[in-house]
Amino acid sequence: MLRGDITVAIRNAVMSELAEVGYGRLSIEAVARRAGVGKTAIYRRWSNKLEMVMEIISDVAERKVPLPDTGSFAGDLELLLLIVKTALQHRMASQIIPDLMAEAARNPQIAETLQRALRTHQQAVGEKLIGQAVTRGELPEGTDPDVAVDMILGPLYWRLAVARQPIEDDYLEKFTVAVTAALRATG
Amino acid sequence: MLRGDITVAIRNAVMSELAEVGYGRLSIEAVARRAGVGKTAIYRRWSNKLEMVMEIISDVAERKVPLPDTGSFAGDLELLLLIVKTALQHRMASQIIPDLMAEAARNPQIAETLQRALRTHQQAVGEKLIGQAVTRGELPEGTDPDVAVDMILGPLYWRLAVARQPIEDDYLEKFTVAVTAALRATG
DNA sequence: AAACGGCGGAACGCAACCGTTACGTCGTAG
DNA sequence: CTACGACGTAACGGTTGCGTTCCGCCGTTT
Repeated sequence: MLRGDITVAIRNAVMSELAEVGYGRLSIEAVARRAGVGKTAIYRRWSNKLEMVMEIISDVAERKVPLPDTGSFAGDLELLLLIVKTALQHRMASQIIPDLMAEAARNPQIAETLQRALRTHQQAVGEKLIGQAVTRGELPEGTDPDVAVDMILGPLYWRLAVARQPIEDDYLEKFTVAVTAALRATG
Repeated sequence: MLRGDITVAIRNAVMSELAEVGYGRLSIEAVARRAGVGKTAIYRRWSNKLEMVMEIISDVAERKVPLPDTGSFAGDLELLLLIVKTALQHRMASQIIPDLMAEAARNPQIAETLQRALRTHQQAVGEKLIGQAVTRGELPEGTDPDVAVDMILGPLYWRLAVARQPIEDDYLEKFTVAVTAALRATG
């Protein structure tokens, strides 16, 4: 019964508002204004701000990222880094993700939603990437995917989302070499 | 003329409010309530919320962290990781820092203040740590302090402030080994 | 042709907060 | 002892947002 195009407009408006003012200052009225719909259309779909944002975010967060097998660990790693780099450089992601992360520190429901999405991705990516490399003999047997993910995503997230410094052309390349060495050492 | 004890009460209240509700939802009235002072006492000191928070945050952020020379890169690194770990596990830091980082993505003035504090620390720590190690011959000549800082702080920040997973006993130790290997490889 | 239901718009009462002002208290400096 | 000034309290008018309700419009279903 609910009109689909209206729902889409609201979802887009929520994402934009999240990016612009953050969860803390996001208001239903502003979302309605931006989406060009009445408040009633929103309250017909969700009962409050938290529920609305959670439903929309979960939906976006659960889209799977396919990680193809390039045939070598260095190739896989560089591809992964490139994907993450591109994602983190999108305005939406670079504003919304840190904002929700911060909000998660005080709202358990947000925390749980994000953790689930994050951990699912981490595990999937980590286990596939490391598993493939171990199978190929490029990494030692006991390599911990958990630690590996920290070593891979941490620096990139730090640089792009925290320090907000640009990434030069050869950075990913050097970084790939460094991470490979690091993981070989921990095995 | 302004009473010092009142100023201190306000500063503490601001930090607590920042941790609890974040910058976006921080209100002058709530700060006054929490500090047990009148709004007038606040407006007598700062002219608005941004100015107040910036002044207080800058003050906290600029406290230097002394990094002693333990004699070896492994020792220096493990000590640094321990300091950062402890800092990031404090409730105040783990809530306020990500929150302000997120806010920085939309407020240039906050961004500038944080970047200055962050970059100053990064440079100081990075250059000292890496410089010492290079001098001792533990790291190759051309090691980039900038990249090194990413490799060191990134994973820790990721794990503690983003993924919010616990750090086990031997994590820092394994991590030290991994980072050392990584930095030797990039030289 | 009629009934249904989602739609936008407008307004509701309520609450919070803004930044400012007026007032009376109290400690201190002169 | 007096004057000053920082203090808390209280109130101001104005803004914003909440969640709800009622209205009239209009496309779809029957």
